Amino acid sequence: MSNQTTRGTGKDKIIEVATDLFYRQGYNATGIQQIIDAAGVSKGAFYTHFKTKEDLGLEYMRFRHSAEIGELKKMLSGIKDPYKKYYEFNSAMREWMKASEYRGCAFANMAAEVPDLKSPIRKEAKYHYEMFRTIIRDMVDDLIKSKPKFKNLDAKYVADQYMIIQIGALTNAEIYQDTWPYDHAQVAIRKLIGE
Amino acid sequence: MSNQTTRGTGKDKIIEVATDLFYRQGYNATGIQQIIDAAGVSKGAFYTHFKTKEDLGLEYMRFRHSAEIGELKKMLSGIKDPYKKYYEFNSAMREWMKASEYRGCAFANMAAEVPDLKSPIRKEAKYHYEMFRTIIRDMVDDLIKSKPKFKNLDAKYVADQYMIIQIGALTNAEIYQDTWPYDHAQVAIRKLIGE
DNA sequence: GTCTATATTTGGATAGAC
DNA sequence: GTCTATCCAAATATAGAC
Repeated sequence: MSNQTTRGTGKDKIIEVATDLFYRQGYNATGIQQIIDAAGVSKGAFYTHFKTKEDLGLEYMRFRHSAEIGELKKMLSGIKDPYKKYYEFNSAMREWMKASEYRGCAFANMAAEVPDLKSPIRKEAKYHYEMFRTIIRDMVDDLIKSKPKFKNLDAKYVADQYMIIQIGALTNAEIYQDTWPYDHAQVAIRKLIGE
Repeated sequence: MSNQTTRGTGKDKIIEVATDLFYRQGYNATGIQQIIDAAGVSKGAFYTHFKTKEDLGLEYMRFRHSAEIGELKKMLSGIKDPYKKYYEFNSAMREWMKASEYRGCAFANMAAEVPDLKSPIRKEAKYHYEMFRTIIRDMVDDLIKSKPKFKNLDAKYVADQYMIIQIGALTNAEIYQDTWPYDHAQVAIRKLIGE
């Protein structure tokens, strides 16, 4: 009887712990020592799995990327009406803020800690934003196709404006530690489609 | 003949250097050693002026706060027409992004690095946002008073939505290292006032 | 793959002379 | 107020045994 399952290996445990600590404490403020202590592995084991700390940082971003985008897609696929989707997206972001130990956007936070524009950390952050942007774009495309009254809207513009508002609400919610930015965002996204 | 002027003292030089390094490299990534090397002072001198690194971090934030708010007010006072002000605000933010070595919002970046909500760093960040918010609010108040067509707008809501859009554009501009978010923001703020 | 032990640098901060 | 010298803890990373 083997206890060798996919989960629970040293590497996975490290990523799990790092995903929590990097987000909550920040990337630079979290040392390898704390990560291996929390993961219950040795330093030697750590460096067999990850060449550098940056390697783990990238794994952290990929893990969160998959989790966030996955949740978002799942939420959207649960709503059929494009019109409802358009408004529920913002509500879901708001609820997510209330439910989680909120620390703002994990990717913007990483970008704030890693100034070097050529760093793979930066590329990963941009990649996440591009995916986020695409999801919103698809949502807006569906909305415009759904009703004749929206047919004169420019999908690309509406989508990017929607994204700007979401990121703005996210950042303000983090600074103020309050959900009011999402409530105000709700009004702003209404105006985007002339309602 | 004394060389004791207001500028150029050890303390001011440290703040000047730290303001540059904290913003460009990040707060946690910048060590005391690098700061005193760049400022040309000794470690002993540093700790006569600042009790801790956090003390200097707060001075940095206050310095940037005064500079940013000062520039913003100066720019706005140079425009008389409230309507023009409303649109020029966003343009000015865009130009500022293009002109400076852009690293996003200094205060959001600090918040990203300092998770402790009780930290004075956090309070300073929130304070800056409150000031930013007030400036926008005053601008929107003036706009609404200026023309009858705007009299049905709710100043508080429009102002907060304007702020959300600005912060969203700022963050996206940093991730993408591009000014397109400000161009799209321009359209969004137009819709805020029904144009 | 995992461990212990270690190397090396850097972190923030202090003591005491001038 | 400024300096040199020093303290100690923590940082990232490696070597080599099992």
